[in-house]
Amino acid sequence: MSDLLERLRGRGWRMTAQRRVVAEVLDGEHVHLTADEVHSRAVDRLPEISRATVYNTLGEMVSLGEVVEVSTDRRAKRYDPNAHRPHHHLVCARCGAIRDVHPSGDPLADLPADERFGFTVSDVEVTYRGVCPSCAAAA
Amino acid sequence: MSDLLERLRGRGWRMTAQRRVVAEVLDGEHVHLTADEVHSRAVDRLPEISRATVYNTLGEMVSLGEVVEVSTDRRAKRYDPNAHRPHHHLVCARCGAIRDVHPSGDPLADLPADERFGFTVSDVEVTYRGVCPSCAAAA
DNA sequence: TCCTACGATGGACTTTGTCTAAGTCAAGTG
DNA sequence: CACTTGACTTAGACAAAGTCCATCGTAGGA
Ligand SMILES: [Mn+2]
Ligand SMILES: [Mn+2]
Ligand SMILES: [Zn+2]
Ligand SMILES: [Zn+2]
Repeated sequence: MSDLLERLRGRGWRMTAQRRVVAEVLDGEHVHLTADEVHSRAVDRLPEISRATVYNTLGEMVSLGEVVEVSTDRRAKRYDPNAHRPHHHLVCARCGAIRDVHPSGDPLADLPADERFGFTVSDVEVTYRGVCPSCAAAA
Repeated sequence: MSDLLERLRGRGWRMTAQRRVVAEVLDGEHVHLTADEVHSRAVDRLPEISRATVYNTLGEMVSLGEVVEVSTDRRAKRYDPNAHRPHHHLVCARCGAIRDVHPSGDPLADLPADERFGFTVSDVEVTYRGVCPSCAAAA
């Protein structure tokens, strides 16, 4: 069953075949798919679904707070259904594998007042980079 | 005098008018220009310089370790001549202003072993977001 | 001064994403 | 159920950022 789909029900969200398929292919743990990856998986279930609809639907899920956008590289944005547990990301520099991580401590607290330049700082995004076990083994 | 240009001399770097102009317009403190911004400033001094050359030159400066790429949003990459002092970035969510910041503590140490999934973690990138003083005043 | 390998150029091409006009349909009403 | 309507979907044009390539030009050494 799609947990993401369940969360999207009962929010006045008009249900369509396209939206259901997008929610289903995006569901899971450590899932960080690009819009194109979502589209190609959606096409397997609903061949006529368009790219524009995938973009629109992902954008709405983000607006609803049920999906978060992740930008770990300079390529395509990735979409993450794990929206209710704040977390950061650990990325393999070789193969691009992405894991959700929960650092101890609050990175916001590590930014001293005299390094804030008068800004009201509200958010911080952390990306760890390294080499995953299988890439290390393959070296 | 261009500090960046000085650093680039004596590295076997073939000097051309184009490379000199790119190094000069990119020099300074808290400088985070896009390739297009570098190009349009370079054109003021050397009208026939091409986009491809600006991209090539910036890419080489990055390879030499004298410039770092910064990706604070999903728009264009930004180029930062402050390559010798490791730092992170504080970005205004309204106007895009970027400041170099130096958090206390090591964010790498905040990632427990049981959150590393067997990765060899070598690097971390932190982006703080907030509202700058002049945007707050304008609100 | 001459050579030549390296750098510069413009344009085609790719990737990622946005926008629009026109067609389709989910769901509330009676 | 049929009707209605505004929200949703679609294909394709368009745009921004960046890469690639064939060709031309030149920095700097012989
Ligand atoms: Mn995630
Ligand atoms: Mn910087
Ligand atoms: Zn890997
Ligand atoms: Zn601002």
